[in-house]
Amino acid sequence: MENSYKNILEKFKKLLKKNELKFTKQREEILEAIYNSKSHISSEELYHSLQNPKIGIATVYRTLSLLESENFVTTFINSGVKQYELTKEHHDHIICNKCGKIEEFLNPEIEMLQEKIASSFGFKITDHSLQMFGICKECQKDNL
Amino acid sequence: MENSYKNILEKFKKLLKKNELKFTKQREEILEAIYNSKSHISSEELYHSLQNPKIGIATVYRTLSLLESENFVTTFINSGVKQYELTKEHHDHIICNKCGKIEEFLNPEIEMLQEKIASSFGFKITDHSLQMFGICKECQKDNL
DNA sequence: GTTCTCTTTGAAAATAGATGTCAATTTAAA
DNA sequence: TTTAAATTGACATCTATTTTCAAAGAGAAC
Ligand SMILES: [Mn+2]
Ligand SMILES: [Mn+2]
Ligand SMILES: [Zn+2]
Ligand SMILES: [Zn+2]
Repeated sequence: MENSYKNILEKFKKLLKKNELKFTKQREEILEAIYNSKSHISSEELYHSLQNPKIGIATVYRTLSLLESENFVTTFINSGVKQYELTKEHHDHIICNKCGKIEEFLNPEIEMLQEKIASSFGFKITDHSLQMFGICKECQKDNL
Repeated sequence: MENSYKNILEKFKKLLKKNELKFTKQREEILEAIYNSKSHISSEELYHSLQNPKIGIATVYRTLSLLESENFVTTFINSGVKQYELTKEHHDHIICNKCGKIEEFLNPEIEMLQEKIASSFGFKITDHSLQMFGICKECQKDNL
């Protein structure tokens, strides 16, 4: 199943049907906006990127919450602001404190070590959140 | 240097001197409250734990910010709420979604892998944040 | 296509956590 | 003690998000 917008839209419609929710132009446009962002986007940014300026911020939050609860989008928090992206394979983030650039990575060793640690405490892990903060290559040059 | 309150208080007084700040009963009481909490505490919880009810929430925030900027306390964010603790060796947290219990751990392998990942991206890491979420041993029993 | 009911929406108010403002109070150096 | 500068508490403000509710819209049943 490729990730064309058409496929995403179909999945979204199925999700709505499953939850006995209605397909509205607002919901579609919000989905489209998150698809088009092609990266990490906050609710506020998403709101401002909408073509139809009549769509309310509350509808944006409502739709994003729905998508998140259905695991259609995945989030993480950067300086107190939730960042959304279409759900794909699990990964973590490394963030530049200067320019805001975000790189993604997945390290199976870290993932395994986490499981090991959790079970050593008797915890059943449902989730984790790992972010690294620093200065990216470009911003290191810029500095002096 | 042991971690008795007396020692903590002396360190705090030195910190104030160094920054040309004044020693006030409010600042002392907030320090005492965080010391007494003996674990992770939010600003709101700390505020309500104060003996002197006249101390304002703004003073709590101001004092905590000062302590944090001086690396006297360390924080992490749990469900959007900053948690404070007296600074000790670096560690990460594993949090129970049911009862809120927080366990601490330090895994040198994970720490090293993070450095490795960062440098593979050309990043200079200043900080990281790792939390695992799940259900603790006790809460697993409680469930059925 | 029309009807009709239930859902969804946008605007505005409310909330939570945190920060800014400022006149009154307090600290501590002189 | 005097005094200038720092600190405080009350309150306003801010940001991100959620709630409220009357009006508009979706879509199943006709
Ligand atoms: Mn990502
Ligand atoms: Mn801790
Ligand atoms: Zn950068
Ligand atoms: Zn628990």
